[in-house]
Amino acid sequence: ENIFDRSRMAPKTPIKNEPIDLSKQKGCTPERNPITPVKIIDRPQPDPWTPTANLKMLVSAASPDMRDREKKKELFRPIENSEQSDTPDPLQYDIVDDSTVDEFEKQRPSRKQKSLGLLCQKFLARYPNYPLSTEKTTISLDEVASILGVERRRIYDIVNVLESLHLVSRVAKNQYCWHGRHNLSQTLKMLQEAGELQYGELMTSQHKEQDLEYKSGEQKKETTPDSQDRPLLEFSEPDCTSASANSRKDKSLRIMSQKFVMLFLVSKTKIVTLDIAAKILIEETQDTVDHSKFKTKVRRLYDIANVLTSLGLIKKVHVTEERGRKPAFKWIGPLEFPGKTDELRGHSQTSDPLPGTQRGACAQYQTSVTGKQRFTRHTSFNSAQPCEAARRKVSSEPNSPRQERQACIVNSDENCSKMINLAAVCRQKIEEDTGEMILNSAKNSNITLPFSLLPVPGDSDFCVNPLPQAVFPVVQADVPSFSLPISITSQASHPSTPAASKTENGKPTLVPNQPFLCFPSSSLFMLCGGLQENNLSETLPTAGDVGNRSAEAQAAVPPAFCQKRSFHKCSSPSAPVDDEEPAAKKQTLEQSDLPLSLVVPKKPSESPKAEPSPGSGCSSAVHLETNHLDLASPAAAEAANKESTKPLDCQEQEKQSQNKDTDEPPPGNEHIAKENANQPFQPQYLYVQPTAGLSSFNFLFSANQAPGAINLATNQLPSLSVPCVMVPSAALASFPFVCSPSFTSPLSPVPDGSFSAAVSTNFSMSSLASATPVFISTTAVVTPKVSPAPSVDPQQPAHPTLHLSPVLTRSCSAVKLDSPVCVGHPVTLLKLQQPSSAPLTPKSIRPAHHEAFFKTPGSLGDPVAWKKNEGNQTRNASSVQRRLEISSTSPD
DNA sequence: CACTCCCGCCAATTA
DNA sequence: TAATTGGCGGGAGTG
Repeated sequence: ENIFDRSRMAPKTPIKNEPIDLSKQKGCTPERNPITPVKIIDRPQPDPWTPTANLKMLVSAASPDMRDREKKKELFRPIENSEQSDTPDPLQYDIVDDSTVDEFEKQRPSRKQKSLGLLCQKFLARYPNYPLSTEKTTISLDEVASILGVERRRIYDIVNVLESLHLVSRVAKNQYCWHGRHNLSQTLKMLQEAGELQYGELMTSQHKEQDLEYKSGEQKKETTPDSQDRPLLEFSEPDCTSASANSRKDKSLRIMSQKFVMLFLVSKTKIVTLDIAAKILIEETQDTVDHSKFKTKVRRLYDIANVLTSLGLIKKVHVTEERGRKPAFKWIGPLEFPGKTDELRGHSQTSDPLPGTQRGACAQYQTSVTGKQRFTRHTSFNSAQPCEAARRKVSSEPNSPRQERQACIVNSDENCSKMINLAAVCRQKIEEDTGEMILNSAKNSNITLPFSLLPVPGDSDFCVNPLPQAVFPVVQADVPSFSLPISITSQASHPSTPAASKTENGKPTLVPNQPFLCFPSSSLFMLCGGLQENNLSETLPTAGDVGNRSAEAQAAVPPAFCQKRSFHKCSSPSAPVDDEEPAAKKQTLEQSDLPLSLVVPKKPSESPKAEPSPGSGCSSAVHLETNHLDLASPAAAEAANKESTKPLDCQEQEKQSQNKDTDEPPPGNEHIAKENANQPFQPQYLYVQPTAGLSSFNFLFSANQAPGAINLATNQLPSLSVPCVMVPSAALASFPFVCSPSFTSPLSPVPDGSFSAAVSTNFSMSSLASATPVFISTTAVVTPKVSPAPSVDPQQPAHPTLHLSPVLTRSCSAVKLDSPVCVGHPVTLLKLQQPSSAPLTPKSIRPAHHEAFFKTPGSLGDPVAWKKNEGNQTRNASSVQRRLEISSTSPD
């Protein structure tokens, strides 16, 4: 009866009692104790207006059982009606109205009407998105359940998800506190950071796994740590406060929800398919992905997705993959978050202290970057989680098996499993379509993802997060074998002592600054300390000695790889460069906003640092690191593709140099390389976002430019001295670029300052054809190989540069540029799948796909090849060389 | 038939 | 011990 009333509901029943109503009403019952309110208690009080009150009252009055019964009876959706009547919220109504229309229907509510998503909307409608801080809204589960006419179980589903996002917190039994969205951005930010770490790592690990089984052991180690990190997710809770709530263990639903959200935040595409998410989320690692388990996971994900959808954070979409269409969800919530994480950071600062096996890894990565800040943040999370865990345990007293279990699982196991899954996924994805699956991209290019995410903010914060993740993964990704070592090295190195890590290879010169930054395509750029490449080469040798370890890895590792390496490289031999690198990075960052000119100038100067625009130094550094990572990862992915890169670099460089002159004009023809797979490893380039002013072109400047190259540039354009690569923005978009800040000696001829100006000038993009990417290398410009010159490096003369590595020749057809200076980093332009530039057929090449996913230029080349190349090239690089290759035709 | 995901049993945890 | 939470998966509704 009540139910029916609802529609009519007149305001009449003032009596209604129910606290529920009150609570529901926006107001909340501030006063209520955290203590679990008694459901029953409330009844007596009537609510004036809520028509539903009657219902509520009834419900409340009734014992739980009664409630249930009533609910059932009510089924008919009285709830909705009632609520509607009660609250002004429109959302709910729709259905209601309809239902009203047909009573029958009401009675027999369709499944949709009962959906969790709808229920969640109703639930949310009850509370203000941004409640006044002063007033605390408490939510009584019983009330809500009765009001909404659903079982309490369903409310748990909603509340758990909301709790994971900190929209609510558990205050006491049966009682939750409504926080609204005030902290949502912060929470998301945290999740993003955590996600980057976790998944980035995962990605890495995955790659490793994929790549090398043998490495697995190492990987696992890494992963493990990662996994531990995972707890991070939980971390937020502590912040949240409602400590009491914390006591509860982490429930899978909560954790799953956070992880799920993290996936979105980490993914470039912002789209996550359910199956991928399920795989990733399957706890505990294991490969044993029972089918049933998978199914269950998917069910849960639907539950979560429904709630998130109601929150307006995601929306359902379908991803069409090779196999067919898959259900997926797209993140439509905020992507950037104001940096509030500071708080967290503060907590986290302890990071160093944290032992972290897991963290350690992260930290190391981070540290390498310098991103203490970043690090800290991460750490904070980590630390926080542990704390929570501790708390929980404590609170629980004896212990809660579950808690432990969950915690453990979540943390480590899951991570591992996730990683595994991710790896699998990545593979699949790669195989499949690059574009579609975000996850894939994410997974595959874990690194990338983070970057992508990162780009936006540009804040230091932003930097921090991405870097670590990116870095690691990259390494691994790049070369499996290498990666391992790399990773290891990275880990080994202290986070705190980023430099150290670098040093490993070479000298620690720049410790703090990292050579490379990865930027998401959108934003931009990258940098690297390319010059150092030389160093790299040097390092390589060392590596050779060691052979095995990280050193080797580093050496082997393509530029992309190693940020660290780069650093090392830089530090070691040519150390000077290192400093530059950071600057470059910074520049790049800045550049993103700014037009190319900025970047260029700086580079030329060699001391990028100087350039640096104010500000972002730190962040830039971080980014750099990330970039490296990205690169690496992609590389790894490409590993399959492998090869391609090395030679290219040289060529590219040469081309670039050549092109430079032409660049300005629509370079396109000349240099256009459709595929741009750039893998600028060692050679470093600064990438300027197209947006900046360049119409659609992206510029890559090589940090490394060989002096000679510079000179070349000078020919026509003094400013140009800096080698650059221009790529169509579109192409780049997806790819991360790495730039090396430092140019070593490049430009003697031109004063630093001058360069900048000049450079900018040179580049005037006016002429540049939008479509075609142009590469300009100081040394040489690479011309697009539109024409098929597949395997060859035709262009290049014989510079030793080629030496190298067979770089991309492979199918990919990516064009590679070698910067002379570079240590041999070949830069591979990832294939741009852009249609326009066609010559290259990225498509043809599978690897290409991978590349695409990763988008990281670096990714393309095989690590090994790169390594080889690097070594060779670097030296060669000194001489100007350029190379373009169209991989598509002939792989090696 | 596949996708969704509601429903509610029942175990774990808490009070 | 009773109540609260929440994992889990059967199986129904939808398209």
